[in-house]
Amino acid sequence: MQASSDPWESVPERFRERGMRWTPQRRTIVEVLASASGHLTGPDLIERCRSADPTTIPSTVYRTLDVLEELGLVRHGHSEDGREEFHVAQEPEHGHLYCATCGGGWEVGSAQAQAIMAAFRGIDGFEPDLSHMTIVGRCAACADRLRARA
Amino acid sequence: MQASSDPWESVPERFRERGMRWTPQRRTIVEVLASASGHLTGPDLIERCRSADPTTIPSTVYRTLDVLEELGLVRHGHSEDGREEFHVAQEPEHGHLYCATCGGGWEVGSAQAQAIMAAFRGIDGFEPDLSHMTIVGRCAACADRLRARA
DNA sequence: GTTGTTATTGCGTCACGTTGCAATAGCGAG
DNA sequence: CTCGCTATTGCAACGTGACGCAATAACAAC
Repeated sequence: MQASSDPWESVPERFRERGMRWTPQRRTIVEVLASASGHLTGPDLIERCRSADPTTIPSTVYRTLDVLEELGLVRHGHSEDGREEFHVAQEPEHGHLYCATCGGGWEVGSAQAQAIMAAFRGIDGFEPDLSHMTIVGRCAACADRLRARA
Repeated sequence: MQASSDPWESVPERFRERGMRWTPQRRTIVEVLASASGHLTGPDLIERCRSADPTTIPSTVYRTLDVLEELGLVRHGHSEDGREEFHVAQEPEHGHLYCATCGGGWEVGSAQAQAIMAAFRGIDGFEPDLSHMTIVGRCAACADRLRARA
């Protein structure tokens, strides 16, 4: 609702500036994304688009996501099983953790993400994109339980 | 060739101890794995099995990999695009990095992996399995180039 | 060596994404 | 408003994996 700071505001112009076309299909997808929060999987997004426009075609959705990613409006990552998930790029940098033992998943906030990125930079100056991949491992509770058994 | 330390040595017995069966198909797959090094993708493995036994069926390979993982003989991870890759579990703990800008990929050794794991433990005591996921980001050279342009 | 139990196999089918290609339809020019 | 160029779409086919199920074949017991 805040006109000037809405990142979706001038999307049609952003497309046309780059010689790309603004189509009804893209409008549907962008509207769905603008009203979504958190993470969306491909099938999630397709289903939501289909309820807005039943003629939605999956490959069009995936191709549109690619161009939205080029424009910096969404980012994709991979969940613990390798499947894709998308989030709007305006969310602050954060990471995704998944416990392989209890199946729980959660996010690490921006401050903690900075600490982890600093550790990576220590090796060869690598700058990780923590939002791209879900890190699999064990949460503290499950790790403790495993140690207690041993 | 060193009889006592070859982890593949007593695989048939390990299967039977758990009420599982030792089949020709599994033998083929285990032989291929025993002679492989580094990472294998599913299709890689299937192709190698097929050259040993042309009747190899993909679903049998994937199911066998699942049970070998349960037995702790292989581990699977996901490459930067989410596809699976397998490696023999005896390799030391290591991580996989991928530069989204130049497309390069490489591994981080055990010592560096320890440092990164320590950073993760700092948040909620999480213990990451670095070998499970390829970390995507930018290598030092590409990060520098990007900073120079800006 | 036979037999019975049941773990595995082979195969068909489905889900998630990607890609090639001909037909469609934005959009800038006149 | 019409035309033409070409970015996009819709569709079909493909690749990687997962899954259900009936038929097969390990393996233990006799």
